Amino acid sequence: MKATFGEYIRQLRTDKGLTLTELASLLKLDSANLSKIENGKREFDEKRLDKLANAFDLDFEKLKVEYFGDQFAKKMYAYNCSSETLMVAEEKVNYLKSINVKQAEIKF
Amino acid sequence: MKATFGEYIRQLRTDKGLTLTELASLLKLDSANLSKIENGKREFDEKRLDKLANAFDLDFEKLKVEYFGDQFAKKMYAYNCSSETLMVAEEKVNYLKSINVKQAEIKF
DNA sequence: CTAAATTTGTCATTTATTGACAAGTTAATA
DNA sequence: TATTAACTTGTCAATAAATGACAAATTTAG
Repeated sequence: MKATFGEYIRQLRTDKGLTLTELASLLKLDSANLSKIENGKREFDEKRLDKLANAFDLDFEKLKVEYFGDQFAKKMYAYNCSSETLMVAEEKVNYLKSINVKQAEIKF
Repeated sequence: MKATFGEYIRQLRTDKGLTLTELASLLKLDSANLSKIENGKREFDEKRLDKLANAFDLDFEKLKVEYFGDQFAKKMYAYNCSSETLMVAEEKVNYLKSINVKQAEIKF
């Protein structure tokens, strides 16, 4: 899966023969805004990931990989970050786990 | 370098024998807020990365690696993302490069 | 004890994100 | 080509998040 998250949603939606309006309704969002999301002109809101998973019966862990992978990629692309950034990120995740940082409330 | 970005700044600052007030002044920010940043209670603002690089004569590319690596790690930790997220991110960066997506204005 | 350094709490302001809707374009088809 | 559903784009008020600022602790070093 190399597509952006917007392209990914569009693929899921059209594969299932849904219109923007239909999917937007499932996601509790305006069809015009869903269009922007699919076209990369708005971000998909974290808090709707669960609805998206339900709509297409997706594995939630895999969906998170797509979603956050997309976010990271956009940042890196926008700021021209070397791919070393990702290795450092991995180290730092392990570091955070090792010190068991108190963290913001998990949203899902 | 495994520390959080806040710890990293504190290390740089104390190594150079600067007080919070002194560094805060260089970064054009309140010392109380810098304290919070070092202690992971606030985010360091992207727009001050250049000032930080200047203050400590750091390589800007490496600083970005630290900064964004830290951001990604925090997200992954907070949302319990599998490390596959990072591989997907890499694929997606390459995808974005390949399609030469029009992007938000680069801030530095 | 004192003074400097640091931390914590709060809050108004600023900035960014979102929801909503109107108006426009495109695509399919009768 | 007229009609209609689907989609896109633009705008803006409302909401939410980030930031700056400052006062009031607390900690640290001498």
